[in-house]
Amino acid sequence: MLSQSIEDYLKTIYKLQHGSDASTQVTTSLLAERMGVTAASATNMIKKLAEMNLLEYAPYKGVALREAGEKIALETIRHHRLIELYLSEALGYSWDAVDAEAERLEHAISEEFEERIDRMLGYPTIGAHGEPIPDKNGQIEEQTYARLSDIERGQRAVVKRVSDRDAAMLRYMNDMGLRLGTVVKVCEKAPFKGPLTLLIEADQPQTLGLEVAHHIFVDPVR
Amino acid sequence: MLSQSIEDYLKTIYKLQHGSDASTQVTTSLLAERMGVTAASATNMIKKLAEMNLLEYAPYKGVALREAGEKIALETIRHHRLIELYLSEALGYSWDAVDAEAERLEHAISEEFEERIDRMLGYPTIGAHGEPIPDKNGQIEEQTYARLSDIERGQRAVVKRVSDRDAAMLRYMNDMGLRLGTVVKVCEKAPFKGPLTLLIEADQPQTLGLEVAHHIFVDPVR
DNA sequence: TGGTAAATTTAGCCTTGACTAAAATAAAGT
DNA sequence: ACTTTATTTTAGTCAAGGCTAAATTTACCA
Repeated sequence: MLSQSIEDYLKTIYKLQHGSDASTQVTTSLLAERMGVTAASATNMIKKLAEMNLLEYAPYKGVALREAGEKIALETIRHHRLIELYLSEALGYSWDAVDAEAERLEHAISEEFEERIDRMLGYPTIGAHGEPIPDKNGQIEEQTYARLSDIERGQRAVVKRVSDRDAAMLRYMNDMGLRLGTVVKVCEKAPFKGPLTLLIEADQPQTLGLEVAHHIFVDPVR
Repeated sequence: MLSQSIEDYLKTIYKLQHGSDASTQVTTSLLAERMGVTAASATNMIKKLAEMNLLEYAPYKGVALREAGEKIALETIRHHRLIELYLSEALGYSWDAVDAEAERLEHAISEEFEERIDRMLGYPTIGAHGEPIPDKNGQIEEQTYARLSDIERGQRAVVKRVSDRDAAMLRYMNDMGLRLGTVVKVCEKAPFKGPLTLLIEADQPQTLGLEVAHHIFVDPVR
């Protein structure tokens, strides 16, 4: 059994390599920042993971997962996303509360638990925030969506995924009426990186800052 | 937040003080044996817990929980038993599988999780193996039942609680048809601490070793 | 191209919670 | 009461995974 810490590092590296904000090089400082540790601590762990053949390490350059490391990362991510969906569907958790809870539970559940909630949820492929859920074999279908902030004026789009990095932001989006599958229309886009005016379903138009719009992923309609 | 280890020690001490096999003195070696660590390790932790005012420590004599320590123990036990019941009721876990899973989950769940499963289960007071579940304030109603091994020949009794210490034993009891609430009748008791012959519900008579019968707690009928 | 700033690594330390081996204490029998 | 034995504690290690401070490497800019 691998430590919670190792699972977290591998998961974070995977997300940095493949996430919407994917970077060419996963650097020590980037990883450290995401993990909430100092760069020195990250270097230590990186060396350990390289030693275990879980990743490729080029000192001063960055890291990349090797196959074994990616496998573990995907298992961890699968746990996380299944748990999030379960909390949301079966226990009535709100959008913004599932991540923190899943963060701790993902390291504590057994394969049996994973299988039971997977079956109970009907073998889902999309998580609570629209993320793809890796299957039991570590297969994952990374999708690429447009950011709401990049949608043209007058265009309509379906909300497909939201970033789960900031609980307060999720709460804000939820309060605005945004859900997965919600259809939005961009009415206005203020110049100089200003806010956009949004029509959510048949509601009143609302303004939304670009920062938030940047974290909402959509599929343009027609 | 207290460490997982501390919660486990306190829980184990509580159970040694109040369990069916309650001992006057909770000694270092007894605690060490139950925790699966060496006596030296137990001494270390005991000193630390005494330092934190979570227990009373008389060197070479033993330990007893102080109020703050008991509170934490009961919270941990509450988590454990609620999770066990939830796994059993909501996820279809078998009698013998819930303990191991709960052992890890009990340290990972939030208050919100606790409350949600508590509500979902209808605020239960009896756990999956018949144990009392402490309430949110740490109130617990310890019951005292007879052991099946002490029941007289010809007497009938209702299974009220089983020991959850040994998963294999639980599986065995389950396979025999024993459940909480099952009515059994002691048909025979072989002499010299021999096995007893049992009639479970309206089934065929079966023999049961005293060791197992010792871990089944019952309420005699009439 | 050299010099400085930023990023990264190294070195050394800390805490937690285990361990073994040795020392100290308590208990029990003659 | 003294000795033997069992239990408990002390002393010293170890591995994980953090940290700070110092040294090193890389990168960029004049």
